[in-house]
Amino acid sequence: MKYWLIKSEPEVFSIDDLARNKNQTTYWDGVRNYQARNFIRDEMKVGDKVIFYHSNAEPPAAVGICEIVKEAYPDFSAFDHKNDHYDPKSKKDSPTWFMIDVKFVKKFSKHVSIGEIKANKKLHKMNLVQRGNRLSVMPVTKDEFDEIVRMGN
DNA sequence: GCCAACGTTGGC
DNA sequence: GCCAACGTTGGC
Repeated sequence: MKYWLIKSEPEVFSIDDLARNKNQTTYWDGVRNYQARNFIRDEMKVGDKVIFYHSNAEPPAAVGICEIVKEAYPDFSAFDHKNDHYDPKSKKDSPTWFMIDVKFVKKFSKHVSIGEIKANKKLHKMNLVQRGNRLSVMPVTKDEFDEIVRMGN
């Protein structure tokens, strides 16, 4: 089993939105970065655990856990020219972009802010706190995952 | 709202 | 294939 972190702006889609969704599940559309796409397409498996992170929040923070319930399939938002994430390069017979489905698991009782993550030596290597990192989907180690869960409880 | 750090685009 | 210009992300 692998561990991941995904970012979402709470103004756009928060963990509460996920918890309220039908079956507490959503498709994770709109990823338009090749490195993130490769993680989604090639490595994310059903049952993998995922930290849900609020970016552009006050403060930005890890806020809970979800899990992957459906593996990669074509991101249909890329085919819809009315969609903000429309990408004419992605064709239905050879899609460029993929998405997975994630299901709500739990909210942390306490948000784990980026400041706390940066202050924790065990988390220094995380992609999230590396300079200039902008990946919206990134792997985390089991130790990092467990540490953030511990901080959130 | 600013802007650093990226990734992408497109002219050459 | 280089690289300047541009657009985006996301912390602050």
